[in-house]
Amino acid sequence: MGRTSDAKERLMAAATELIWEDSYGAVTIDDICKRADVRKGSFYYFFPGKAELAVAAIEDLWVREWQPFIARHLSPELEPAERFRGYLEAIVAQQHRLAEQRGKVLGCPACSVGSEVCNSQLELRDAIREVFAKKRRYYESAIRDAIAANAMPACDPAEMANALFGLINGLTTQARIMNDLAILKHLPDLGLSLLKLKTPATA
Amino acid sequence: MGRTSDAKERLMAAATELIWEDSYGAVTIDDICKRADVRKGSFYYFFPGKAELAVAAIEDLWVREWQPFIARHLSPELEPAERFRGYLEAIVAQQHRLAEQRGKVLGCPACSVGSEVCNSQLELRDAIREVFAKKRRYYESAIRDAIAANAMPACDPAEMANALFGLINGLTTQARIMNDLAILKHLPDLGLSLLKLKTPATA
DNA sequence: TTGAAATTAGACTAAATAGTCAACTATCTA
DNA sequence: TAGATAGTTGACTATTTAGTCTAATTTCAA
Repeated sequence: MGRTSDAKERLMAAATELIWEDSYGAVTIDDICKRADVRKGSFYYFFPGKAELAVAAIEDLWVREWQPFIARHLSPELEPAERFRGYLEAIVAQQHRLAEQRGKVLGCPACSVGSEVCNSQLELRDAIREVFAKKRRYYESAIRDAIAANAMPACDPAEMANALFGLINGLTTQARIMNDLAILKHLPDLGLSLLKLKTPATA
Repeated sequence: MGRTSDAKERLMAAATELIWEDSYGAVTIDDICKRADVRKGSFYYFFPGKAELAVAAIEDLWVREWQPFIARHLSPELEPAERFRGYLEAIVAQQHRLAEQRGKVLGCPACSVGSEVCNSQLELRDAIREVFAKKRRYYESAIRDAIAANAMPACDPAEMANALFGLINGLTTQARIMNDLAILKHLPDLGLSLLKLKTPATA
């Protein structure tokens, strides 16, 4: 049935690349089309506009990258301290990888774009809030596990998840703005310390 | 000599308001002129373009607001735990005040705008990096004092300043994106906990 | 009070950008 | 292999935006 195409995927990939590197507002539809090697008409065949493309791109990013990333690295198979350390180290490693590939520290696009558009592009903001909520729920669950295993002191898991999320995003954004990976060096230690996790040695 | 005017100040104030609420990219020169009640010709009489206005605005914000804010609230007159607690509480209170005034949680513009423009508006990025460096130096000094007073364990003050800064900015940005002040509620506790500050009770 | 300096006004140009559309092309199925 | 379906093309329009320019206006100081 009909002509086949991966133009939609190419557009999402191009939008992700460009917006992640620069910003939502600075990237035009023409830029995205050029990078994806797709003509204007095809763009509007697939998406009503830039905002809808961005929503699709971020939802895709969650499903194809971030969800699997969390599942792989915030692994319930490990004991709590190693679980969180592994995850935080994976974040740092991922920023290193991206920085090498792209020539600069990129940070987290959900955070950058979220902060940029939260008062003007409401549907995009909501898509980003969704992703944040999902991430926080993963953290919360891991924190609950750690408390249950007596690996950290009791606390409100939702609040602590939020704090951890804030620390990660804060340092990552710093690293982006300063274009300096060194800012992330101690993220794993700081994260564990924030959670008051007893490392195997401490326990 | 010659005609007098406060149009330059009105332009900076308008730019700060608009960009803080929305974003750098979403605000046009026409928007700023309209809000400031200044005509195009006058805009270009004072500034070569939006980027230069933004640089002037952020430098002004540092000198007139943020510097005095830190000096007032991160006060060396207090003992370490109260010093940091007072500062963190002042940040939370300030976000509450702004949210009430403006109808939404605004976060820190240096952080939002910094993350937005760091790969395209290099002079603005540099102005923001300067502000960050200054803030971090204040934190670092306060941390050094706390260590000297035996109120917290020894650590690399620069690194810890960075972590604190990351936590503050991370939670503040979260609060902006979610438009939810509750996210900031535990910032003071989390900050002290990150620093491992002995509260008077603990000491 | 005059003239130089500082500021204002707003119409104008040029460029960038979003979005439209009708004709065209490829692919699958009956 | 016909024709229905899905996707492509690029020229076109309309709008927004940045930035320019000249003439007018206000202020101060000599």
